[in-house]
Amino acid sequence: MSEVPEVAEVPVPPWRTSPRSRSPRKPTLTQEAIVTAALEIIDAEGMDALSMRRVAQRFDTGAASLYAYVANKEELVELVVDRVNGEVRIPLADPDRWREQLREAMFAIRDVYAAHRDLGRALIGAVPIGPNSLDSSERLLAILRAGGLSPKVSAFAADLLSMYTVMSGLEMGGQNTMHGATDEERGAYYTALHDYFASLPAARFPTLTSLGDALTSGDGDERFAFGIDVLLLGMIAYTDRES
Amino acid sequence: MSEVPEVAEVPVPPWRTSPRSRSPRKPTLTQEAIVTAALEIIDAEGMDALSMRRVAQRFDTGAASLYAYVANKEELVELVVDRVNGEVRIPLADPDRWREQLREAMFAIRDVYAAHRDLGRALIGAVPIGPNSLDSSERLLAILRAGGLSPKVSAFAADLLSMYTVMSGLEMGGQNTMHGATDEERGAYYTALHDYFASLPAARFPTLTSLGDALTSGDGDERFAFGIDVLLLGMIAYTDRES
DNA sequence: TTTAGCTACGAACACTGTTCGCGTCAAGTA
DNA sequence: TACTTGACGCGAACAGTGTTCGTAGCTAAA
Repeated sequence: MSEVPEVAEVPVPPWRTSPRSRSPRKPTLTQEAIVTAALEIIDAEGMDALSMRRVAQRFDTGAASLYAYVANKEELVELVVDRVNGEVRIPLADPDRWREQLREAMFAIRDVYAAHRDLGRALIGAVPIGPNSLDSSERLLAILRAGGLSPKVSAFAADLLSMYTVMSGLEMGGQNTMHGATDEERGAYYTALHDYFASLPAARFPTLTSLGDALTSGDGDERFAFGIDVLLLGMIAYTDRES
Repeated sequence: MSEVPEVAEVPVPPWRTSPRSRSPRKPTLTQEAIVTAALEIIDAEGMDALSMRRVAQRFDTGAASLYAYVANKEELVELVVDRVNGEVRIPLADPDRWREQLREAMFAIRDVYAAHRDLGRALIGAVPIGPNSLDSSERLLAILRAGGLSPKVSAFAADLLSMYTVMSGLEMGGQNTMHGATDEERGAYYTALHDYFASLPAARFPTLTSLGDALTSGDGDERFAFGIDVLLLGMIAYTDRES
């Protein structure tokens, strides 16, 4: 690991004001290492915990040191997003299996974002243009085109699909971060929410109360699968109607 | 407006250390007034400009004064969201016109959020439970039920629809706020984005480059109408398949 | 008249992203 | 070998954030 030549170490003279030990354990400051550290913080504590000082702390230095490798926090987050998009595995388009492939792709994206807490928040109003993000877009669009969708419909649908997918992943992963820090707090929030809906006056909210448990039923997978089905069926019906 | 009894005013003795003139022009501090002020700031400069100090400034006071009427910033934003949800006009369900009504409802929601910059960001991981928000949910669900959708499908679909709608509104309204402060900066961003996609190597990104202008084509309304069509057709196909 | 309680709010705390300018160190040049 | 140059590192500072605390002032009840 160490790039310092291995020499027999000499004790640092105690009268040296700053030993500046340049310990080989301390990871060298690079953009890659900074992105890794940032992602680790997000995975451990969520987006709100990410700060330049926190990242710098991992390298035993101050926040100012990071700005030599990263223009600002926004760029750092963009780099993290692209790193994570590199984890997404989308299959190469096969016209005979495009429906299954689309499902696979959407689950792949969702799972990756669900695994990184509320990182999905970072791509709310953003267009990811990193290399890994572009690779994913390319493959997703290829699957849609393989399914016989027109260029315009493919482009529109890709937007719609990735928006829904990322939001679903964010909803899953964000549950570990939002609405309280501990599991207990979060459980209390959700039961309180459930009780609140149950306590609504039926006279003013007839539909809402008649639905009852249907509103909160279904886990993340079931709801996500529903969304995929609706979108897929919708896209197919739309293209059928178009021609 | 003033709740102080109307008495003939006496000049304030100049030896009073603090005249504390209690000018009637200065709006009285109430929760409603605070929410209004917060919304005005969001409308004028976006969510990032909203801070407790900025709100307090409008009442010629410090941020600490607000905490008597609002628990914290999170609650203030929730109140703003519910205020804005009160602007949404969703028609009462009519089984014969449910498709048109659903379109109307979705456009109503989107338009309202498009009119309030990036306020939509506030309901990313949140479940709006204010009275106005509940009224909107009630009416939206009633339309879906009137369309013959099952309770579970209605509940799932309502989630899916409102998510898509709010995000679309956010995309429209957020364009006035994100990617630069001035129109010029934002225009530069979008042309740079367009040029970047045009400059991608066709060997690595065959689909992406072959789509060309289709990726960036269509204004907000066209893309939103596409999404509505896909979702509507999908929901209908899903229910048909179910039975 | 005194007390109690409520509203208001300046000051402070612990943070944030970012910039400035100084120090240190390694490589290149004379 | 001595000197210079330039890149990197980073402490300190700036202007901002949400929130809490203690205290002042005023009003209404005792």
